Amino acid sequence: MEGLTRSEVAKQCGVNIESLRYYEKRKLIDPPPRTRAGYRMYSQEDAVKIRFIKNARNLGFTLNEINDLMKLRVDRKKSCDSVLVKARKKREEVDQKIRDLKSMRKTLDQLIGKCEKSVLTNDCPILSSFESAKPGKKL
Amino acid sequence: MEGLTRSEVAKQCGVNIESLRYYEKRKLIDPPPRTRAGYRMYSQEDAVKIRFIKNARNLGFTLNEINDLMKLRVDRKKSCDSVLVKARKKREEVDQKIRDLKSMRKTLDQLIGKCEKSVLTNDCPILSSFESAKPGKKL
DNA sequence: GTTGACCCTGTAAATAGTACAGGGTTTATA
DNA sequence: TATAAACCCTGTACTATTTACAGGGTCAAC
Repeated sequence: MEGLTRSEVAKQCGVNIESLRYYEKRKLIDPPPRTRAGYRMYSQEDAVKIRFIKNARNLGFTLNEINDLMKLRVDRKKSCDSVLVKARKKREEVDQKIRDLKSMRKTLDQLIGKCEKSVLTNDCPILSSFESAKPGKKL
Repeated sequence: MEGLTRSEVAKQCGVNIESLRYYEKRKLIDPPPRTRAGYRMYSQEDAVKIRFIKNARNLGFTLNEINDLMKLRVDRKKSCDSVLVKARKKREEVDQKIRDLKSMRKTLDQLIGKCEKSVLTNDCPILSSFESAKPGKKL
C-alpha cells in the first residue's frame, strides 16, 4: 500500500509524530486510511494540509483559526476577503506581541546593566525591581 | 483578623483571583492563615511575593524559573551572579521571540499586500502561500 | 431576613501538544 | 530462521497557566 507513514509525513512536514494524532482528534485532518495492520497511510494531499497547518501555526494562528481558514479554502472564490480580514487581525496581534516583548527586553536590559554595575554592592537590583514594582506600572 | 482577602490581594497585585490558588498549589507561595470561616488572609509580605511573581511573569519567566529566583532571593549576597546569568538567558530568549515575530509580521504583510492587489482575480494568495511553502523555509 | 457579594472545595475546560505503558508489525541482520 | 531494532497502535496521563463552574458556606447591608 503506497502512502506516507506517520513518521514520514511528520518528517516531511516538520511536525511531531504525535501532533498528527492530535490534529486528527481535533478534526483538522480527516482520519487517513489504514493498512491491514492498522497503520495510518497519509496521501500527498494530507501532507499538503498538514504543511498548511504547520505554516499557519508558525504565523501564530491557533488551531481553531486554522480550522476556519481551511473551511474558507473550500470556497476559494468567496474566501479572499475573509482571509484578508483574519490576516490583518493577526498582523495586529503580532504587532502587539512585538511591542510587549520589546518593552520586556528594554526592562531586562536596564536591569542587567544595573546589575553589572553593582558588582561591589551586596544587593541584587533585579530582584529588588521585581519586588518594588507596582502591578500597573511596567517595571 | 487583619490581612488581605483573595480578591483584595488579586486586585492589588494585578493577578486573577484563581491564580492565587494556583500559585499556592504550585508552592510558589505558602498557604496563608485562614479565618475561622476558612477564608485565606494574606499578609503584606505575601502581596510583595505575589507582585514579584507577576512582574517576573510579565518579563517572560515561567513559574519554575520564578521559583528558582525566589530561592536565590533568600541568600541575596551570593545571588546576584546567578540572577544575572538567568536574566541574560531570558534576554536572549526574548530577542529570539522578537526576531521570530518580526519574520512572521513581514510574511503576513507581504501576503496582505498581495491579497489586496489581487481583488480582481479569484485566487487567494494567502491560502496559496500556506499550501506551497515547504516546512523548513520561512514563508 | 434576605439579597448580593464574597469565600470555600473539587473538578474540568482551554491552549497545543508530549510522554509513556503495553502491545503488535515489519524489516534487517546474524 | 530467529531475533532485535525500529516502527506502529491504543489509551491515558502529563506538561504549563490559567480560567470556569457547580454546589455550597459566610458576611454585610438594607
